[in-house]
Amino acid sequence: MSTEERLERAMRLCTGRGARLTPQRARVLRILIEAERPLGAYEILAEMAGGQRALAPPTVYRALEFLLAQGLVHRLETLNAFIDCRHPERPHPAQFLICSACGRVVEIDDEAIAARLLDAASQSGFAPSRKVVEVIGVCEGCR
Amino acid sequence: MSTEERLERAMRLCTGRGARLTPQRARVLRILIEAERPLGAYEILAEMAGGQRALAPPTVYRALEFLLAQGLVHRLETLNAFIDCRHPERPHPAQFLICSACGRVVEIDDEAIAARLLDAASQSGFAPSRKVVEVIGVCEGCR
DNA sequence: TACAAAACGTTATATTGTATCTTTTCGTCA
DNA sequence: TGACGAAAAGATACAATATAACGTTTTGTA
Ligand SMILES: [Zn+2]
Ligand SMILES: [Zn+2]
Ligand SMILES: [Zn+2]
Ligand SMILES: [Zn+2]
Repeated sequence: MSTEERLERAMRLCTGRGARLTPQRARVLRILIEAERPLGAYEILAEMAGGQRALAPPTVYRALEFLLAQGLVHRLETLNAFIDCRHPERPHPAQFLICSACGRVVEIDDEAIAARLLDAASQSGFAPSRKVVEVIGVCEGCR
Repeated sequence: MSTEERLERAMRLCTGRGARLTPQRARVLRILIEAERPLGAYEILAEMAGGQRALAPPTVYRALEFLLAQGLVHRLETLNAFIDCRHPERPHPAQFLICSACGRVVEIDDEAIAARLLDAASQSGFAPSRKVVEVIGVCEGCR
């Protein structure tokens, strides 16, 4: 699926929800899609600055906040970075494999893990709202 | 298990490994144990400053680095905070339930989750080194 | 066209984490 | 015991990440 197709899908999703994927927000999403790796907020900022007047951090953080809320991107807690979601149509357990050698990230959405986690939380009387699962390791290509 | 007992256990573990739990490091560990909640590095720093000359951030970060390496504390990625481990005798899957209302954190060590996660990683050709599992939600008492 | 809400711009600042170099402490062994 | 090298701690400066606060522009709508 091409960058353009993904952007169009994102636009459809947003309009369908009454949310506005403004040019600014779409630009941040495009940068993340084209990067094909997680980017820090300030990396995105640097990308956006290229070619026009410099923008300030809140611009990027606000766009990211929107994109996160729409499920179009995920935040990687262990990297303080952001990555676009490959299937943002519906909410899903967001679980990540992060290669510490090449930096590449794979999103897996294993329902069994999510279910087991929910189960464990319930046993402790816990009502989960967000599940962070990030596995740091070395990918196949890097071994 | 009392604070003193935990500190003694930590000391035993370290000496048994040829690692040095210096007064400085023990102090950081004590602060974390007595807090009974996760603390940020700068919160620890503030605690340590009480009563004597101010210390600098690297002091705390270095102590934390040591304590993390010894498995005496864990880092909570979603909070940028640290918490002492209740059973540091051996390595274990560190999974956390974090209450967004009261801030309390429960460490669960569910081998099934860890195994399922390892399985999923293997299927993607991934050799995991560290697994971060943090569930944000609302605890029983806060509902 | 007026209006209110949402989005955006701008400045300043808060929070978290490191790099680097110096000084001190500690264990080891001549 | 005293010299020595390694580990730890002190100190300064700074980098990286994130948000507060407030004013301006844009946008959809009545
Ligand atoms: Zn996703
Ligand atoms: Zn790799
Ligand atoms: Zn633990
Ligand atoms: Zn609670």
